Amino acid sequence: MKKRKIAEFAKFIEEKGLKSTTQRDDIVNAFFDSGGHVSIEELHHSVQKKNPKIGYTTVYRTLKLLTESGLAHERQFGDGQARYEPVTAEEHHDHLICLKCGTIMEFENKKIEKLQDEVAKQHGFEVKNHKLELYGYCKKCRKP
Amino acid sequence: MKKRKIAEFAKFIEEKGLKSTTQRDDIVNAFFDSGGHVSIEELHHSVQKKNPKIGYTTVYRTLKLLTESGLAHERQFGDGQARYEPVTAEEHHDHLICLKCGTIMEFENKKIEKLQDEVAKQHGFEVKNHKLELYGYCKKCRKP
DNA sequence: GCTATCCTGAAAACAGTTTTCAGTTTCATT
DNA sequence: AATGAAACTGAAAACTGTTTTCAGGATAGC
Repeated sequence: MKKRKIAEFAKFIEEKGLKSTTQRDDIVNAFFDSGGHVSIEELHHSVQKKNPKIGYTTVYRTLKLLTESGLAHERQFGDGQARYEPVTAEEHHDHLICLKCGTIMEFENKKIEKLQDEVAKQHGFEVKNHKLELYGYCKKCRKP
Repeated sequence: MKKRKIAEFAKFIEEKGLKSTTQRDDIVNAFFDSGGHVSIEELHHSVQKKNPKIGYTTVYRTLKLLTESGLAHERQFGDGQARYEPVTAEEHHDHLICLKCGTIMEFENKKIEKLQDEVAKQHGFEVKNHKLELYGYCKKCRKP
């Protein structure tokens, strides 16, 4: 899985006439090892364990490349910083976000997607993508 | 409609022991005259027609008060700045956002809401609020 | 009218992100 | 291997949207 992703990124870099560097490799590795929904700050922190010299700037730049390459998706949840998740070949998914512990869970619901398309149709709208986020309290954080 | 809202805001200000000022009045007026989904920048611009001395700071502060009072709702669409809409007594609504012309339309769909609740239930999640946005091209902007 | 309290606008501070710049690394070509 | 053009890196500066600070100004209860 991860190996294939990394190979895909290498291909993207090559086709764009860019260069392969250890910094990028380290960052991309850390990204695919992360659980998803990481912020730049978190990623920078975890990649520094491997290579303490890597700066924020390079993390930003590499995540931008990952996004361009289609291997990562940038998301804005309510907390004011961008978070990135690996793009899978699977279905589109949406998110449940815990207001207390910050956990982000994913879900997928075909019926909702279908209803969205209907709504769009009613408004003469052509949907390119969508965002559905449910904010609240997760199993662990809700009142007993 | 608007008159009642403005009276409600006056009441909120009074109950909080705050003071009534012409700047606040002008901003609140401009806000309720706007079509909704205004950014601070847009609001500042339109309120300046009435009172050119009003600064950004005061617009920010007044919108924060409007939000606290429950008369306005702050929203984050993808464009990096907060947008505000008047809160109506009506149902919760979601948004269709045109990627080309920036138009924001509202819609409401009970079935989707119900399905969301089901999804949450399945994950042991207690939903406090949600956000559903469909991005794409509106009737005017889509290819013919 | 006095006065405590709140308000205002400009400027400074802030957070997340992007750009700039000087020095370093990569890699196709010798 | 050595070269050199092009890309890359990290630190610092710049930028954007927003918040805080501060000194002077307005408000409202007495």
